[in-house]
Amino acid sequence: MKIATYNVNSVNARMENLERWLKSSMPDVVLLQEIKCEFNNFPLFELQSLGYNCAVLGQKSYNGTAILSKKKITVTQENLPDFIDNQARYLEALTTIDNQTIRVASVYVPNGNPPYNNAKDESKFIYKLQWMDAFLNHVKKLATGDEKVIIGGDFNVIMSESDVYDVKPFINNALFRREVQEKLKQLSFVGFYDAFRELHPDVPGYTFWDYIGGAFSADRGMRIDYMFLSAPAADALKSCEVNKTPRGEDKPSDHTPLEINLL
DNA sequence: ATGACGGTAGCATACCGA
Repeated sequence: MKIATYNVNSVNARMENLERWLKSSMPDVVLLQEIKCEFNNFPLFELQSLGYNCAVLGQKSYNGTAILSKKKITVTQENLPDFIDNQARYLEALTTIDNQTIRVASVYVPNGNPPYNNAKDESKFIYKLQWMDAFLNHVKKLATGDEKVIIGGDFNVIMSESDVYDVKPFINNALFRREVQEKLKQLSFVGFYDAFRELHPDVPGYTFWDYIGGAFSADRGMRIDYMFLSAPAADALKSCEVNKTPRGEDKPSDHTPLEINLL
């Protein structure tokens, strides 16, 4: 089975791009982030006609996550438990592909900039840290047991120097601060595996290139989209690839899909 | 510190992103 995560930067602005990718890549399950619309503006019929059931956690203008599946979707969690949040960033569900039930989560971690800036407002960075704490508290409960769990999305964290084209512009950036790197590393301490790094220890694996300054053609990218797998899912991992094609097309998202195949 | 791009809301320009 094939599962993908894709930050589309507005699902309605991206429909042509998204449809082209779905038809060529044919994932069974898709985790979307930054759909930037409420449920009643979500392109439900278009995606249903492409063969997908849809679960949507929408929000006007900003954020918003969704899960698409060729099979029935049972939502298990909307937003993080024990955390008051007015931003739509976490959606979790069960779906059964090839007679295997998997638990999937579509995750959009806050950007967090600006970080500590002397007297300037640091509330966005604090929100990011608190959000990640609530996220870790929840997902650590999902790592135990024999369930195949796939937690994918835009984590807005550059884990190490090899995950970005140049560290210098990011030294004090909220994506590269030690605090957020250490929080994301805790996912591995509770039993989740970074699918891309398991199979490609020495490949950059960028998933995002800024719109500005020809970053994509110059490959000035960063790896900030991830798929984290529970041990049973990691045992079934066959492949994990960044699909760069959608990023090179007209009117692209600034992110591109990350795709895995499980046995 | 700002802007470069691009999206949304809504109608001029502000906010957000990474």
